[in-house]
Formats: sequence, structure tokens, C-alpha cells
Amino acid sequence: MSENPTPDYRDTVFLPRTGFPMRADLPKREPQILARWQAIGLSEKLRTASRGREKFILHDGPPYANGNLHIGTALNKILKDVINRTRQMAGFDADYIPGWDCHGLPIEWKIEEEYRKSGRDKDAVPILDFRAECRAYARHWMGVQEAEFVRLGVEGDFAHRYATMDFPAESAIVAEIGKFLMNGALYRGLRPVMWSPVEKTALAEAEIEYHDHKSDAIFVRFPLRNAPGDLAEAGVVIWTTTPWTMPGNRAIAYGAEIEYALLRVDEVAPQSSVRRGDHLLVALSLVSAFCQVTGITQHHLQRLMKGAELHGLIAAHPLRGRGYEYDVALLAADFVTTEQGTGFVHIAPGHGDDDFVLGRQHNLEVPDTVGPDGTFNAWVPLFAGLHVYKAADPVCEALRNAGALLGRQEFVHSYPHSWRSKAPLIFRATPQWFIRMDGEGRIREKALAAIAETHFVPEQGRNRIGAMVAARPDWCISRQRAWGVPIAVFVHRASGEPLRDPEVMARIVAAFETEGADSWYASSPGRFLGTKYDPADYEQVMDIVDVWFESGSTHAFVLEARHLPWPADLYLEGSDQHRGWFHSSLLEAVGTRGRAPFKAVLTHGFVLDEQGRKMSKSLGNVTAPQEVMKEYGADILRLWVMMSDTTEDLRIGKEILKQQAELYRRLRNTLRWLLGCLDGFSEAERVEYHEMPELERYILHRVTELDARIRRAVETYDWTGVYPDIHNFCANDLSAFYFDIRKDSLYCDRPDALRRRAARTVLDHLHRTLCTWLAPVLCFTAEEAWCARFGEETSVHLQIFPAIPTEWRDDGLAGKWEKIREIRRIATGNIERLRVEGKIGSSLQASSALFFADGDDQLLDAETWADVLIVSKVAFQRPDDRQHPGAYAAPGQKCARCWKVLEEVGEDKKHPQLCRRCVDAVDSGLVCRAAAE
RNA sequence: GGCCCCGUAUCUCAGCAGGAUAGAGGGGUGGAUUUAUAAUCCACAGGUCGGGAGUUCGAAUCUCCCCGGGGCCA
Repeated sequence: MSENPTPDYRDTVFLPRTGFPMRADLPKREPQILARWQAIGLSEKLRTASRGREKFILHDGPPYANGNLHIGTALNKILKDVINRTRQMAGFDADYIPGWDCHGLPIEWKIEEEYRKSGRDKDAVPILDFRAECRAYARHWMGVQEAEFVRLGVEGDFAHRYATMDFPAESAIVAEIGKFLMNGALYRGLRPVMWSPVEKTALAEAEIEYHDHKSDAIFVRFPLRNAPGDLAEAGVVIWTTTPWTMPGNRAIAYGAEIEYALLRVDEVAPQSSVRRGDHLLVALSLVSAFCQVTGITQHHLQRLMKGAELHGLIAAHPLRGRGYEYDVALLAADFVTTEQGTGFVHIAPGHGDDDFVLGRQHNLEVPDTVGPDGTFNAWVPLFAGLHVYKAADPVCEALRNAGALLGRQEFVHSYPHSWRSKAPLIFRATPQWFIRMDGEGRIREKALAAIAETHFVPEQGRNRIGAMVAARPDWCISRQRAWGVPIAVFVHRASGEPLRDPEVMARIVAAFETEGADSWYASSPGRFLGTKYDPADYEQVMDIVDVWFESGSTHAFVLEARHLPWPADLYLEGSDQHRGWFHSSLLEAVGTRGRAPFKAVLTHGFVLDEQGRKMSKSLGNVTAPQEVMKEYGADILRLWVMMSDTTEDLRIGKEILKQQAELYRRLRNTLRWLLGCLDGFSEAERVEYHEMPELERYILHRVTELDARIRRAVETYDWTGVYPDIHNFCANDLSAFYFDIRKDSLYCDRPDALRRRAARTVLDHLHRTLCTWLAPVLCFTAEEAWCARFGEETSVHLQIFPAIPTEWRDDGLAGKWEKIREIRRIATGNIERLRVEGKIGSSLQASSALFFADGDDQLLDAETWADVLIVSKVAFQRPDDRQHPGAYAAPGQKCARCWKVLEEVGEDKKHPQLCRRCVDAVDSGLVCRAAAE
């Protein structure tokens, strides 16, 4: 065997070694990890392991079981999952029960659509069959969404998920209605509601959207009947955009402070409906606009007056003598403005909210003029049977014949439409069921008090929901639909009073529990009424309850019924739910239990495209979570959520996802290098904190800072910026600083060297802390990096965040090392200059000259400085010594093993190409990995 | 139409109880490294702080108006 003139020392260097691959291949790997979790029963293990710990309840707001999940739902579920997992790992028992909202119009509409396609008539189908089809539809989409949530990495008790259509849920919902019935807050009233003549139902506010709509605006003259003096012959002119509400007119509103003009018509255009000599009352500021539209070419103002002067006047309905013999009172109202029209508002108590309220104040009747299908009722003179959408011409015709129509114009304005059918809506007086806000139960007052006690993240949420609760009218909970939970109430025919008998309600609740809400339709009323009441005396209510009432009751059948803590720790939804689920849950719980069902409310923003625009199919800017799963994987989407500020709207798109994938790579490579350098780590190597070099202790100090940041976020739910900080820690403190410096020691020192052992001890801490810190977000990758070291029988998700010893915190040391890093930045700049000049390649070919400000020369010794700067030698200089620039090529030979350039290389006879450290390492016989195996 | 929120580098975010040349990471460009190599290190470029006016010795930060985007409501 001849001696190799250039011996290869490669095998004596501890290069990182790990089976943890650089490429993540998440779309393939994540499903495998999911399968393993399934196989080892991770969910059950989690619950078992945390039995007895303090519960943390994030109560799931139910998504609607209708269609594939979209990016907004994904954001919501990911954020919930991260919060749950962080609480779990902070030592709580985070028992998360996912749920679904199943009833309601959208599903009903889908089924009807299928009927229409196949030419079937919905009204001919028995209601129980129809409900069964809705149920099957909801069940299907629940299954689809569950699979999608699981694929996102969402951990929860899916085996015991809740659904509003489950029999126990339907039973609990009707029991909640029963509570409002018994405590008197539930009442039936005639009231105008937003009504869709197409769907033949009242609509919730959430079911309404506004679009431009072309209406026929008309000016109508109401002759005064009892006015004195110059008003005796005058007519009051109103303006309305809904001519079909004229049959329902019972009053005219004016503004007491508004200035009105009595004008005399002197000249009119040929086609004008106005007559010369007419005396008309119009708000002064609107006179010229009014004259222009109605074709009045000349007029003069006879007199001006404040609205208050009109107090007590009575007009005639413009169709008097044609079946409309009503007196029309002039009433003061503060909602009257002079922005448009005439300054007089025609009041139809059955067709508007303001109208209704004003009418009630003055004891006006609420005329029942329009039927459920949008046609005038049989008792409406002149117009019976006409559809209100086609009433403009006939009404105008009748008014013209009566000499009351002064003008007509097309008018485009924002008008309410059904969000589903897109058809315009009407206000219609209907019997509806309400929950009283300001009755004996004082729901509004208690709700406002509950809001004051709730923790809101972000804080603005408090004002948002508070303003809504303060201003909202009574809660209309009835819907004239089929797919839902019936308002299972009997009304006494003779008195109109709802039957309040706990025994009856108990029978209903029991029936729903075992047979579902279908039993309301399938059973005879006698089953519920029992022997005490004659079914003939009672009307069985067939309205169903607003779905917001159902989801507002989830706290009852998910938390209470399962004996979980109540109220929940946290409700977490998009900011639109201030008006939705947060709101209905609050009112429901306050009305039945006197307090909010949540301790804290966290909201997130909406997901927009990369330009900050709403996503829409027509714009082609939709990012589908399913596509992200295919291309990048769940961890990338999860990382995107946590790298964003979720309290505001967030953006997503191709470039942003690509960026998240880049950020992910840094995290993954950090874990990979840790694993590689920890290869073969044993407990025997571990070094006590006090024996560690300062650099190690500085890194551990940084760990305490991040640990504090994370624990604060666990408490406050404010995670914005935490994961960017962790990423920064990996990139700056670890990869570019600590790892880079300690590479030399880890690769080249003897395994029993204190410096190397200390570094490996820190790497062990870093591996454990980073894996657990990342686990709530990168739930797949952290698991992979955990199992790569500890085996597949265990799981990072069964860990808790490591307790960080308080002694690791050392602010003084941190200050010192911040200064060292500052000097290092200057030194690396000098080295870079040398490199640009072509004098060196790697920084180990350089030697640094340092000179310091007062006292700083005590920071480190020259050898430690060389380590920190990753150069072969450091010389201290006096400020006046300008012999060398900051850096110069190091003198000596390159060590063949560690590549430092040192003058000592060549000293050793046996290893003439090595430095002293490497000679020692090689001779120790501890470094030849190949030989050891 | 009303109310609320947002607008800092190509991207994600810091900075905002007014204070000096506005920062970090990612991307880009250039260089080093064949011992983290589809990785790692270093350097560089890049900003009218949405626009305008005002308050102030001084404004990304406070006030008003406008533009753009989002949400809630009518």
C-alpha cells in the first residue's frame, strides 16, 4: 500500500446526514401522513392524552353544506385549526367539534331547480319527500366538505361532528323556540317584511341583495278636505317609486321643520297632466325640479309655511269615490327629507318599515292588500288579482282618471332583490313570528351588556356588533318554507294566543328527538296536544324557523348537550358574521340564558385576489383550495394564512402562493440541516447550560424571546407576525448566523469537544422547539421532521410546547451579541470587498483586522472572533494602525480537512496537510464515520 | 346613498402615543462555495409611504378632501 500523496479527509468530516428529504413533495406526502394518523388513531390518542386538562373550546361556526369549499372557508378552518392546535400544545384539551348548517333556502332552491329541470311540480310532491331530498343533498355535501377539511390538515372530532339537521339538533332547536314561547318573548304580529313574490316567502336580511332597478316614479295629488283659508282648495303632492302601494295608502308624512310652498299653476306644457289654476303644496327646495318633471311652465308661490302648520290636516285618498273612501291624515315624521320627490312621503303601513312604525304610533290600520304571490287581494278595489309588478300602468291610469296623477318618470335606483332568484322584493304585511327585543326579557339590554364583557380580536368588533344590536328591530324568525325546523307552536283559534304549555312542548321535543322535525308534518296535532286540548280549537303553525335561529342555537346542542364547558372560549368567523352567527348566537343565548355563549370573538377578513379585488368567476381570479392542494399542498396554504395579517382582508394568487412555497423551503431546510447535524446525537453528549459558550447561550436567549411571543399569542389569539418572526429567526439568527458559524465546529471538531457538544445540545433544543412551534401550522412537515428523529410510532402533535428554562433568558448577553453582530456586519462587508477584488474565494481564505471603539475590545478573544466571522484569523488593531485594511488574504496553508488557512499547517509530520485541531481530531480515532460503521 | 376598515419596495409584512439617511424576509441581479449543493453564504438594485391640501420647527405617523379596494347596512 502506497501512501496517498493527497489523502482524502472527507470521511473524517461530519457532514449532515438525514433521511429527511430536501424536496417536500407535499401533494403526495401529506395524504400518506394523514393515512398514518388514521392508522395510529391520532385523534383518539390526542383526547386520551389530554384527558383531565383544562378544556379549550373553540365552538365551530357551521359552514353551509352546499358545494365544495372555497378559499374563504379554507382560511376560516385553517385559522381555527391553528388556534386549536396551539392551545392543545400549550397544555389545554382542545376538543374541537366541527359542524354543518344544513337547513335553509339555498338547498331547498337546488332541489326545486332539479324538479324544474325534470319537469316535476314541487307543489305536487309530499312535503316529507321533499324534505328527504333536501336532507340527502345536505348529507352528500357534508361528506365532501369533511374530506376537504381533513385534507387541509384540520384536526377535530369528525366522527362526532354536529349538523343542524341531526334529530337531536332539530329537537334542541325546537326546545329553544319553546323557551322563547314560554318566557313570552315570542309573539305573532302583522308586519311588513321583505317578501319575495317569486319564492313566496319572507326573506332574512342576509338573503337580500341590492341592485339597480328601474321603477315608475309618480307624483300624486291628494286633495285636502278640512283645510282652512288658502289651503282649502289645495292638494298635497307626494312622490313614490312604487305606484302599486297606492291602494295601501293611509297617511302622508311631512317634516315639521321643512319649508313648504303653496304654489299656483299658471301655465303648463301641452302634454302635462297638471291643470292651470291648481293649488299645490310642495317642499320649497324641490319646486323647480317638480315643475320641470310635471310640465308646469309658469307658476307663482302664494305662500311659504313650515311643515308644522300642516298638523291635523286631513286629505282624501286620490281614488276617493272609486272604492277608496279613506281619510288620509298628515303626520309629522323625522325620516322625511327633501333630497328627492316633494317633501311629502306617502304612508302605506303594510309596505314599509317607517310606514309601519309611524302608522302604529297613530293607530292606523295595516291594510292587507297584497297576497303571497304578489297579486292584489280580492277585496282591493279596481286592482284585485293584478300582480304588483304589472300594476304601474293600471294604477297610473286610475289616478289619471281621478285627476290625481301629476307626473310620471322612469327612475333607476338601488332596490332590494332576492339573493337567490334575483327577483325584486316587496314589503308586504304578513303574520310573522317575532322575538321581542325590548320586552320583559330585556334581550337588547342584556345583549349589550354581554358585548361589553366579551373579548374581541380585533377590538373594533365590539363597536360593530354593538351598533347592530342597539339599532335592530325585533327578530323575525318565521319563514314560509319547507326545509327547516318548524316553529312548532299551536295558536288558539278563538283568542289568537299561542299555546304555552310545557307538557305540549315536551311531547314535541321528544318526538323530534327520535323522529326528527319531520314528525311535525307526519303526526296528527292530537299527538302533541294530548287530551287536555281539542285539536279543532287550535291552528298548527307550519312556518319554519329562520336558519340564523338554528345556527344561533348550536351552543345549546353542541356544548350544553355534550356537557362541554359553556360559554365557549372562542367563536371565530369572518367579519361578516357580526351580523350573522355572532349576532344570532348572542341574541339566542341572551334570550334563553341571560348571557353570551362565548367569552371571546375573533374575526378574520375576506380573501381577495392579488390586486385586492373580490374573487369572481367572471374575472377569472379565483384561487380554489383544491387546486392549491394539487400544486403545493396543505402546509403551503396553512403557511399563507399565518404569514398574513388575518385581522384584515388577505390576498392570494399565483405569485403569492409561489412566495409561500419559497418561505416554506427555508423552514424545511432549517429542519433538514438540524436533523442532519443531529445525526447520532446521544444524551451523553448533552452539555449543561452553564458550560456552554456564549454563542450557544445567546441563541437560547433568542429561543426564550420567541417562546414568550408564542405564549402571548396563545393567550390573546393575536398571531399576526408570529410566524414571520419564526421564519426570520430561521433565516437570520440560525441559517445566516449561528449555523454558518458553527458549521466548522459541527463538521470538524472531535465529537467529544465541548464546543461541538454544546452546539449539538442547542441543535437538539432547536429541533424540538421548532418542530413544536411549527406543528400547529405546518402540521404535516413538522410531523415529518419529528418522526425523522423519534420514529413513526409517536407524533409531534402529542407534544406540548417545551418548557423553556428561565435561566436561558439573559438580556445582558443578548445586548452584547447584538453589538457583536453589528461589528460582524461591517467585517463581512470588508471580506466581500476582498472577494470582489478576486483576492479570496471563501471567507476562510480571509483574515480580519478589527479595531474597536472604547471598551469593545473586551467583547471576544481573537479566536472566538475568527469563529464568528468565519475567517481563519483575526488580529486586533489600534485605531491609528492603518497598515492593513479591514480584511486581507490569510497567511499560511489551507488545511485539507477544515479548509482554514493557517500558518501552522505543515507542522505535523504524519498529517502535513492538516491544522493542529484536525490532526488531533483525526488521531483521536473518533471522527472516521466510515470506520465506525 | 349611509357607516366602518384598508392602501408602505414586484410580493408578504414591520415601522404609525410625530423626530435624524423608511426596515425585514421572499423574489430579482451579481458574486462565492462542490464540506447544507435544485442547498448555503455574501453583496447590490429597488419606495412620489395611493393622490392633494392643512396643522407643525418637523408628517408614512395627526386633520380634511379626492382616488382605488373591501365589508356592513339602506
